[in-house]
Amino acid sequence: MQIRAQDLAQLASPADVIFDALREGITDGTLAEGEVLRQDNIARMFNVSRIPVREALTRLEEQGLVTTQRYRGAVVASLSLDEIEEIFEFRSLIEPEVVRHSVVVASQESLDLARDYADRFGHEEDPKNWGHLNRQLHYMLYRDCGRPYFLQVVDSALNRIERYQRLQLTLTSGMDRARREHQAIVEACIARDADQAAELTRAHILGAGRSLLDFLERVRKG
Amino acid sequence: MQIRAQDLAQLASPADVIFDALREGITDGTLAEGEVLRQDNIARMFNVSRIPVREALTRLEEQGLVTTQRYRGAVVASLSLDEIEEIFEFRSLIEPEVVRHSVVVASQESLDLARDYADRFGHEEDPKNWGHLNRQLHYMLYRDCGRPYFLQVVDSALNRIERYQRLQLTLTSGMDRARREHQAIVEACIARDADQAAELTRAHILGAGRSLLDFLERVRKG
DNA sequence: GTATTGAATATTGGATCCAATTCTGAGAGC
DNA sequence: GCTCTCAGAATTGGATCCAATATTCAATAC
Repeated sequence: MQIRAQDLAQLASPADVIFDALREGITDGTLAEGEVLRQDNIARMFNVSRIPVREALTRLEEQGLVTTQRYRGAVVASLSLDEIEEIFEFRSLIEPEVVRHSVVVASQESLDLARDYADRFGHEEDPKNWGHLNRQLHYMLYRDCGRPYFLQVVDSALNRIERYQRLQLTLTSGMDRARREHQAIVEACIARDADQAAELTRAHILGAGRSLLDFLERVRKG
Repeated sequence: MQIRAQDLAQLASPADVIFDALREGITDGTLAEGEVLRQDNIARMFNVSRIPVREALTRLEEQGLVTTQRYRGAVVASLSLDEIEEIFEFRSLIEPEVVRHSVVVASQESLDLARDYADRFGHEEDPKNWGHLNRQLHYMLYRDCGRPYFLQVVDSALNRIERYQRLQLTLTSGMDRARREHQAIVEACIARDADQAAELTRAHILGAGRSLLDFLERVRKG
């Protein structure tokens, strides 16, 4: 029997590559909200026809990262303050439970990595990386929870607000606070204190959401 | 200015129609789990080319209702017992909060309709309709919560397990119990008792999940 | 000068064709 | 009889072409 590479690792299709690239651009803010995504432009950028581009856009729309109108194309989705608030409320319900379940069974490796990320947090130079670092840190605290569906749903929610959340991290106050809270959460996890870790996670999310919304209200209103 | 129909109601594309039809078939159990969905067959059924079919399948995969492998086609997704359990756990976190927020502001119309559905529940003839009735009832209790994202996420979760949940409703004990619990939830909502409604909803979901899993374990194991 | 029309252009969506991969089954080898 | 091989069939994925719709902008009407 012949060894087929795709049996070991599903080969990435052009549509996958394009999907990942666009998602990255949307979550890290490279693509501005409301920006129109022209199938032709994207296709040329990746040296493919529009077919895989369409597939990528379809998937992005299903994920809520772009909105499309028939015959009018896709634009990078933008969230109202209410929608952002709702997603933080959602996270504040789910992520504490994820942490609670993780803490009990978390591997030493996950905890070590979480501590590393928490230490590096705030000492990173490039603000471009803060969003990534934040995501990786949270992922380390979540990944052992044994609930793939929860992780997937949280991931999807994070994708929607990451572009906004990084705005808040840019504020030094937001960054300081996030670093302190991350440290505390990691401590609780290392101490295997599930209730404490869950409650700190809840407070962290609600606090970050509140401060982000305050900031956005100032920016958008006056 | 000319009146354009699509300004008033976004015209349904072939891909929308196919997506809805397949989703319906998957959630109501018409399409068996693991069944292969051939692009050509579906295209012929709807008298279109495979292009809109591909779009529908892409969206269904993003929703978790089908799984696809490159060059090997799409099959109706099937859930392990663990995955089903996880979705019930997820619902038990989200839906009580949705009800809690709805109860405070629910319109009289929503409450009346909820009561109607609860009364009809169990007196419907055709088991095919039970799933629909269940969904409609819950939707009436949820729709005024002012949280579109929550509703969307709950809807997605319900789509994944509806095909299994209807199995449980088929058991007379499951049906009786669901009817009683629905009545109680509706009563609490009409009384505007948010805490009570939320707690009853939580218990209802966990109970239904437990009884469904017991049933499935008996069926699947021995 | 401003609003309106309509033709030209641009863009998306669907059909068809072609390429890449998987599946199937008949036949060879043992 | 059983397994392996490989050629043909079936299927999916991508490219290209065409149709449907939206957008733009110059020309016209007022």
